[in-house]
Formats: sequence, C-alpha cells, structure tokens
Amino acid sequence: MPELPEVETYRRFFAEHAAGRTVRSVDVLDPAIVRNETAPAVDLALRGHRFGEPRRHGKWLLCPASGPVLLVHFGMTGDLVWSRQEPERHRHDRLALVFDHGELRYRNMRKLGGVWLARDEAELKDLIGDLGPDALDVSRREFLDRLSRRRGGVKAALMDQRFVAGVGNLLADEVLWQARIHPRRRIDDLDAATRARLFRTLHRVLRVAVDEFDYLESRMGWLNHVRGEPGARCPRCRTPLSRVTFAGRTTYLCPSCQR
DNA sequence: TCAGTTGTTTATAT
DNA sequence: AATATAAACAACTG
Repeated sequence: MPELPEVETYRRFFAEHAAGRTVRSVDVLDPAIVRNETAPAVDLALRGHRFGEPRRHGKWLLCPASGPVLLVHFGMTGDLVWSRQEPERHRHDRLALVFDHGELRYRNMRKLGGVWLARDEAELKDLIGDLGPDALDVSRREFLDRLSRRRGGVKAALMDQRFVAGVGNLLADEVLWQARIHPRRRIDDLDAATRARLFRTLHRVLRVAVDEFDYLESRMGWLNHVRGEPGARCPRCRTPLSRVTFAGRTTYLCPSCQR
C-alpha cells in the first residue's frame, strides 16, 4: 500500500534486514520486474556487495551497495517480505536478495513499479527523473514558494511528483479534507492563510502517518478511516461524503466542509 | 461480466 | 510551457 508513509516503513524494514549485509545472490524470479537491466546483470552487479543505509525520496526506495544503487518502486501493490517471517516464496515475489541470514523479497502483484539498477549516483538521478522535494522534508518556505509558481487544481499539484514527492491519491484526499480545501480549488484562489494551513496539514498528516502503522484504517476521525464505506459520512460534520472522479482517480470529499 | 484498485508514463488536448 | 485527461500497464477482488 505504498505512498510516502508505507515506503518509509519499507525503508526501515530494509535497513533492519539488509543494511550492512553482503549479498550472496540476487534471484530474479520475474525478469520483467527489472526495468533497465537484465537479470544476470543485476546479480553480477550486486553479488558480493554490502548494502549501506537505505534512503527514501518520495515513493522511491534507494538502496546503495558500495557503488551501485538498487532503486525500488512499489507501484500500487508492492511489498517487502523477510524470509524468517514467511519461509515460502509467494507467486508474486518478483525478486529475492539472498543473504547468509535470510532473504529479502520484493513482492508485487500488479507489477506496476519495479526495480532498477543505477551504476552510480548520476545514473540514479536520471532514473528517478525530475522529482520535487520530499513531501515530509520540504520546508514551509520552499513549499509556499513552489505553490506560488504553480497553476491549476490543488489536488493535481499535491499528487504531481515533480511538485512534491510522496503524496498519492489517498493522502491527497486526507490532507485536503483535514485542511478543508476542495480538491478542485485553483491554487490561484488560495489566500495566504489557506496556503499556510495546507502546508501545516500536509506535514502533520505525514508525520502521524509515518509513525503509525496501518494509519489508513486505524486512525479514528480521519477521512481514510471511513473512505470507501457505503454511505460514509464526514467524520467532522456527518454530511454524506461525495465521491467523484478527478483525473481518473477516485476522490472523496466533504461537500460541506470543503468549500 | 463488470467495475474498481494506494502509481507512473504516454499521447492528446487545451 | 504548463496543465488536464484518458488510456495503458497487470493482476487480481467483489
């Protein structure tokens, strides 16, 4: 379930199991999941290398291995699995990093996303493309500055990875609902107080989310707690929520609270 | 059978 | 040049 908070969870998981460990082999179980190299090339590049501390930028997990960097993107259905917790490989396990003490598997049912190998930091930048600042890392000043240069709808901006990196469909709805901003509101129409509220809310939602596993469902009083339930009502004012399609994505909002 | 799904890219239109 | 939209990608689930 990967947006920024989930990928942060994967980063910690990778750090726990793979950082400081030497790769014995890379078993590519589905060659199509490696997007920019052949399966043997990935094995050859990483075998015998030791992983350092993983980093995260937006929804990308970046795993340096003394020289080459393994790039992991989770799409909609990606996951990491540690072999001690689940001994058998699953049919959606697409790649396994094999260590002496176990194996870390990249699972992805739908195969959106995948794994890339960068030979160095320069190649890494080319592969992840023109990403904006990480949504949890961006300063208020930079966020407001970027917002002032942006036109169009506010939800589209939040979800644009070149604007800020890490916010997806569910988080965008959550932030806008908490900040009481209609997702179709034009950025030009937002006054200074509303822009400041948007930043504060974005930051607060992300902070809570990265610290709380399963926040999407467990966080009482949040939009995502009731999202998708038939007849769902706004947790604040009890007005029935609207469900609309916006740029091909399902959007939930409260017609009473949000403008 | 049909609609829907937390992401990204591409083509096309505005 | 930016922004908006739909479709495609793939593999399910209800």
